Amino acid sequence: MDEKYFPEQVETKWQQRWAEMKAFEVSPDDTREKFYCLEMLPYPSGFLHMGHVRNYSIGDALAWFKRLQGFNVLHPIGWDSFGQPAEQAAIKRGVNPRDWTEENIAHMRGQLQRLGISYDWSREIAAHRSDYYKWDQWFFLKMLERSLAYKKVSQVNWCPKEHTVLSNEQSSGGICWRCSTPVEKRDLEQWFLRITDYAEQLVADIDQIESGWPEKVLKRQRDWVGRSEGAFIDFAIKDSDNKIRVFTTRIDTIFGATAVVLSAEHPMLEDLLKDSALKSDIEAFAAKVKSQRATRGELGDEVKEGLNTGILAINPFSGESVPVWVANYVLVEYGTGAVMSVPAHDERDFEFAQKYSLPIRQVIAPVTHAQAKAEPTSITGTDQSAEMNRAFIDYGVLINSGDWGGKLSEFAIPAMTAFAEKDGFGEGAITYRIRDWGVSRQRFWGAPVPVIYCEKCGMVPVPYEQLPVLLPATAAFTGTGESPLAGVPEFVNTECPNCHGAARRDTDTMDTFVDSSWYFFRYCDPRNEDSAFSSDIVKQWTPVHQYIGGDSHAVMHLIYTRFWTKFMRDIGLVSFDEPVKKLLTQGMVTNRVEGTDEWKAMSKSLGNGVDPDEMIAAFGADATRLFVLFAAPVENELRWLESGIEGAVRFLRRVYTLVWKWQERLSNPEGTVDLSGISTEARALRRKTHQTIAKVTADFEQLHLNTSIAALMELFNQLSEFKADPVESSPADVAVVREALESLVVMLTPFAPHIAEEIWEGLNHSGGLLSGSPKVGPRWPAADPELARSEELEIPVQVNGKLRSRLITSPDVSEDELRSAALADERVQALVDGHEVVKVVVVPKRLVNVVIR
RNA sequence: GCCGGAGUGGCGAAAUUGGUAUACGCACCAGACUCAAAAUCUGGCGAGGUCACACUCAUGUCGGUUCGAGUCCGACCUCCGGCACCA
Repeated sequence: MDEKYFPEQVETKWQQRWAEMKAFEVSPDDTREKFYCLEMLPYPSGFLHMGHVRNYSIGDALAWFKRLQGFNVLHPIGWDSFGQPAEQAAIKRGVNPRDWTEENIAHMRGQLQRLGISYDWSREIAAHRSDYYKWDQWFFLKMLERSLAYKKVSQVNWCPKEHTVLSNEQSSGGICWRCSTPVEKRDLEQWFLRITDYAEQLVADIDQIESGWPEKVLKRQRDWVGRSEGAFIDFAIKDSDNKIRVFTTRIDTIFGATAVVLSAEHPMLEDLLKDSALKSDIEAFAAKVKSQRATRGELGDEVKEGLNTGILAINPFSGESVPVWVANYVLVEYGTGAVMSVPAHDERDFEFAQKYSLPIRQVIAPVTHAQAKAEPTSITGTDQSAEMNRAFIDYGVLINSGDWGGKLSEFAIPAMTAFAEKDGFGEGAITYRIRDWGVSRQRFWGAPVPVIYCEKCGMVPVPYEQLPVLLPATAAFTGTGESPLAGVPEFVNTECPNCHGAARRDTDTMDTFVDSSWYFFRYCDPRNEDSAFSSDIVKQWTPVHQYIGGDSHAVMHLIYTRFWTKFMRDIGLVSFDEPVKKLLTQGMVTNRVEGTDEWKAMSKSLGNGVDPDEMIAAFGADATRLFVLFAAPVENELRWLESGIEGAVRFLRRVYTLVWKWQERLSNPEGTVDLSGISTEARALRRKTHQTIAKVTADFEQLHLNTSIAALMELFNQLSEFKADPVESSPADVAVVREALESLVVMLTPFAPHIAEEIWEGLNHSGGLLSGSPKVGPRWPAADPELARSEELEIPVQVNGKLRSRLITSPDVSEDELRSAALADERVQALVDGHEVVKVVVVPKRLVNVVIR
């Protein structure tokens, strides 16, 4: 330890030492309780940004905390290294995607090491290496075996700017998730993964993670799966054997159905219209709707349009004939692609009915809570159809509904569904918004789909023993949207595994979200050559105890990885339903956009980025990390302020200087010291020490890192005010200082590990480095509640709820004593004088409130 | 439009089950050291009021419950985020 604190020196020294001693490498054979601390793996864009720094600083703090508590902590990192930017660089600048990626990884690995994040580097993985993507292909084949992977011609979301297919998740809102270009629809033959088979579980199993995941993430997941309970109802076509099936969640409104509306792309349309005079008109309309859908940007701002087909359908409940319409507002891909139109009780149907003068018939009347309670089975409502100027969409009581009139919606829905089932014209049904996951990409830089096409044998999966299907070294990057692999004959042309005749490989690659769906299982057993991982090893660390990342992955990655885990469970690889017990979504790091008052996420295009390397050079990794964690609660937005980071350096320097002052005196242990007779001040410092240990330990469990750091600062402030001289002090005072200082240093380690190690060593702990603590046992201090207990309490005294005085009392003062002490108080007496004391509220150990009149 | 979340000093923020509002830090002000500055150290710092106390007012607004409300309830305002024809 030098006299002055030079962050760069200290940090370089410890980073080297950690690397030499492989300080953070762990083994599954170490039988201490295991803890899996995981941060979302980065895309190797080339440069770490402040969002990464925040993400990894949070994770590292937790990893250190658990490590110091004696856990066997798995804390790995890797690279989500397949994907578009590498290929864009190839197209634009002619570089090889693999070289580009490897260079970026090398640079970013250096940055992470300069930040001093305590990763087990022996477990580093990268998605673009064949020892990894081999297992992507293996999983794909397993899904294929179980018909969970399948191929179909489909209208896909196509980004015209990036020339690629996007999944539903990636084209949410009709725009490309990466470049915000409006997506188009194209017909292509694509591979899909049957995530819809797991839709129910993806909703139901939320129960298992509810307590550990942020509510907003769960909500988005529920919305994404979009589970909806209702019924299918068949409307028979008049003078025909055909029937149209609709889906509704409001069977109770069926007597108000004044039309049946089909999507313009409904598959039955052609058959229904074959004898119709309107056939060509309707086909023209359907074509128009289709092209509208193909080019639309924003959904929802489209005007509703429709056409009456002239066909009549029969309402199975009322027997009434209603017209069949075709319209642009009915989605073909949801439910049955057809709806019953109930203008009085659905906003969209109302708008449509108004435009085309369809009848609006009220069949649900509002009820008051009191009415509903008093006679839940027969209530009379009033028909106000004529006056309706908007749809009434709430539950209520049925009117104009034949025998069902007088029933409340909540009772009518199950009863009417049962009736439909009994009479064979319908059934209860659950629909989901989630669609199967399209994984084909017409891209080079991804894992090749392990499938071969043979003229004789058709589609043949690549045999497991032939994996991996290696990505060729390079290809022609045209950027046209054709699969680049199709232009590599030595890749495409192959032999049929079945008949050994000439055959061709699938030239698409997989969505990179496949790579990230299971990567954290691979960390447990990263060099396994015979399987994706050993289940025995994986079960020792998983499910992940704490996952940390941005909430931009609230639906895509986190839905896919939950799906993948359930699949792995079904093929016997893991034995649980959910991969992640606790999830933390950290807030964004923002900076002022120059010349404005706006705070926005740091980005190159806005020019408001801050380079982590510059911060490390100027202030040190410890101060940078400390500031990032101190400045705001982890889930809040973090506004970057350079003056704040200077405050962090100041704090670290003060701690360092104080230790330097005491170093010599503390370097020799004072042996057993009798602490019974120590000064009031020394007792207060001990108390603060133990209160701080309790506070920081509890805060860590909630990841309230900002308040932990504040508590450490408070302890430091009290420690530096402690009037004891390093040379003259009694052994007892020295022992108290030692306890405070050593606790402080250990608890500082998760936030500023380099300086903590340096100080720890300076305190003559050469034999027990903090980073070596897994080998020497837990180091985290334990709070003694007896020592943390206050010796005296300051009790506020209120008169009529307003603070008027304070009493200093012993902690075990009785209620009666408190009451009389409060009433005897000079200032209280002055206020009470001339008034009647109505009552005295005494909250033991907290306060007294004297109520006067 | 619908669904969430949040409004506390100049700023980032604290505040067990309702119980001393503003911890900790930043910025700012004053002082010490210095020829001077930086750094460092000491003190101050919600608003009004006072020589100083006292006192009054303050957690988006208005109302309610309570001995007591940042915290609970009702209505409203503002900001942020998500979804957006899902029947």
